[in-house]
Amino acid sequence: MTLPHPNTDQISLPIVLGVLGDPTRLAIVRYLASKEGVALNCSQFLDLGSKTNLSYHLAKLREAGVTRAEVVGTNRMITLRRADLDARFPGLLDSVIAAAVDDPALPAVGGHDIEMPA
Amino acid sequence: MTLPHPNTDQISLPIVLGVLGDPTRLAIVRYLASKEGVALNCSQFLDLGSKTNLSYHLAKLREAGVTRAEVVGTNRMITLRRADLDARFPGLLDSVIAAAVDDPALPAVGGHDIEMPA
DNA sequence: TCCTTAGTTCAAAAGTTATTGAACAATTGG
DNA sequence: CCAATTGTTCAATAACTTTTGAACTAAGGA
Repeated sequence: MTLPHPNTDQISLPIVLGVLGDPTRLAIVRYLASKEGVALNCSQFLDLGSKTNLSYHLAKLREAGVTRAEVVGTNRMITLRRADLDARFPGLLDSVIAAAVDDPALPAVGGHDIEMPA
Repeated sequence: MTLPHPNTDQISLPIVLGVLGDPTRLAIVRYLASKEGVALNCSQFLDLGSKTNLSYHLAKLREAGVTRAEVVGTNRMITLRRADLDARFPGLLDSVIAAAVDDPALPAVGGHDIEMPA
């Protein structure tokens, strides 16, 4: 089972900007950027909204081509499509993330790391 | 009579991105960027919509801090707030404009330059 | 002064997006 | 198999955005 993603050349500038024009989604992207290389599951973002609501926002990000969601068991591992976005819109993601990092108005994702049993 | 504009430090990242996430407004910004230095009045954009609708979109851009509108007689002279945006969100406007320039899906502003009487 | 040009405002309608809860599916572990 | 975990889907609602036309204001020119 794989989820639908646009190809790189199908990623649309106004759609990406519109999707990023929401504080919850910008907070998701900022957090993904801060954990680059690590695949996060949806539960990581529960600080930002209900499970249902996150499913909605994460679907928007995925359908816009901003994130990739890989199905691993019952989890969806979420990553930023950084290389694809850089290829399509050079510099855009970097400047958005740099600005988002400095934005105190964005909601924060608490550092709820997965606990390894001791 | 002056119109309300946010100060540079009041410009919000999600609001700017949201405002740019609309093909009509992105086309306005792209056209303003292509005529940088020139102040354009609203009628320049009539290819993109009705007078009323443009008034709405131009107000959104102005209220978000993307453009500046100066009242000159019965005209509003519109410019991009490039320096302010560069200061607040370095690189963002450049990358958005570069991507918009290459976007064939955006509506075009016909080159309706003001005719000087012969 | 009267007419035109430029643009705004208002209210209504249409369309879109966000949020919610309940029900569902799929995988994993016991 | 059973229960728990992870996340989706659906339908309803609430909230916002876009578009429209008619009425309006303000400045400028004849």
